[in-house]
Amino acid sequence: MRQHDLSLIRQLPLFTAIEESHFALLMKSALLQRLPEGVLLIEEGNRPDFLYVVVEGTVELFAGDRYRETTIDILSPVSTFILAAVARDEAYLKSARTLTAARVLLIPAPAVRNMLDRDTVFARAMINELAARYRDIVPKLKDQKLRSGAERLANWILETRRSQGSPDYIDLNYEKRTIASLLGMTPENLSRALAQLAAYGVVSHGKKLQIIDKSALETFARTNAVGNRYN
Amino acid sequence: MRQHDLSLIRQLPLFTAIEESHFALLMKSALLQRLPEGVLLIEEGNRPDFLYVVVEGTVELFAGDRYRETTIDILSPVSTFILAAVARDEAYLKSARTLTAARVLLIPAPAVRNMLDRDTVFARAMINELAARYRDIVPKLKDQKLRSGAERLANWILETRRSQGSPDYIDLNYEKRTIASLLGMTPENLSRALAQLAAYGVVSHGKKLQIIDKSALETFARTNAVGNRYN
DNA sequence: GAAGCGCGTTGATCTTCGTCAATTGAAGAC
DNA sequence: GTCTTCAATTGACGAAGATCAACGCGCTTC
Repeated sequence: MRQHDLSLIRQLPLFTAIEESHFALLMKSALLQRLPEGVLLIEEGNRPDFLYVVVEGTVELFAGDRYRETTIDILSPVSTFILAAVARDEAYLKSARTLTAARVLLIPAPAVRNMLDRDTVFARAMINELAARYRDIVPKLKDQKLRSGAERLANWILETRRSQGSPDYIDLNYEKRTIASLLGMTPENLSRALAQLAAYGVVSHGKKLQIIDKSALETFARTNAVGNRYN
Repeated sequence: MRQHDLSLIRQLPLFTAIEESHFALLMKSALLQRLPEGVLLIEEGNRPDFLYVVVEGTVELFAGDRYRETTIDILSPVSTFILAAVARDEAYLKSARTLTAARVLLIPAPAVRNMLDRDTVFARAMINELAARYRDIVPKLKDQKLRSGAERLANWILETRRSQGSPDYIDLNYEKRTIASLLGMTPENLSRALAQLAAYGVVSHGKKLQIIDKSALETFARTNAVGNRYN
């Protein structure tokens, strides 16, 4: 593994404060895999063998059966995933696949659990991380239960705008169908919702969206009411 | 606080393995409150002062604004809540109110965080607990995104049946409107969904439901999760 | 017992969303 | 350049769900 990758991983909240020797120990047993697009990394229901870290590319977490499926989250570098399953050594609740070609680090689950018992700093970081994950998902549940599809989209646009930093444009980094699945709607309805948001200053330019009137969009989105967190 | 209550709390996964002196320390700074029905314990957006434990009665976790609101969870004794906000010292994402008269234990949040840093066993238990909470909520999100109202109800009935232990009947311990909100539907649609489930062996008797044909109900719950409208 | 109150149910209607089909548009293969 | 392929869009329709209104029923209150 490259030194560059190691230092990126080291900067993750989960690892940043632990002892160098402990970090080295975890990394020693880890595997770095280079994967093409569309590879199934994790299958719902299986037992967790590894803690995963996306080092490069994007990974989609999804759930469902072969008739219906929904996107739970889209992960960009550098982030860990399936912490909860690894911590409890219980079956995955979600599946994961590469959305693009990617490099993924696999840390053996027993090594992680072992370290949790031995390293208090690591344990504390894990608590923060699990709590953060929990706090990511609660707004999503609220979103689904309280808002319409168009409202979810409006909030997602505003949230994405904030995380991407540019005030007037956002990049749709993924296929619209994936975004639709993330937002809990069909691609057709995402299209219609986007058309609807034109009245509130959202203009579609291919894989970019232009935000002409942020405050109008915010009014429509009712951001304050529910809160948001897709990024 | 009564000795009986203390031993109940002590048996919670979060506290069962920690040193007696540490447990005593946490309990020493805790307050036991006796509350009537309908009291707001926690308001979304505020900073967490306490870790809560329901000792007696039931507590509802909910979210939303004054126009729309939804039930996230209903807690029975003995269980902790708002772990994640306390662990990270960040604003509550949900509100909480008593659904019945209740007794609730309040453990000062700083004492909890302090103990997390000092007691590895407690930290490990917190990891397990946070992971469990996360794993509780993921299926709820999947439920909302993948299933219809009637399917959610069917699955909720089966789940409740399992947790209550009696094979033929389940008790609706709460108002139907609360159950509707938990399932993400209106009271009217809950009524209709129940009527719909009569065809699968679910008979309504006031605050009890009779389950005549468990396997038929399971078939409905699972079959529809597969979305086979072609059969 | 009568009246009032609130929950639950039922019916009618409207909105939102999903589904199916047809078409457009953009990117890659040759 | 054209052809192929697949995502995205658009329209038409049907299903699921929300809303509004009316009513029944059990419970409390007087």
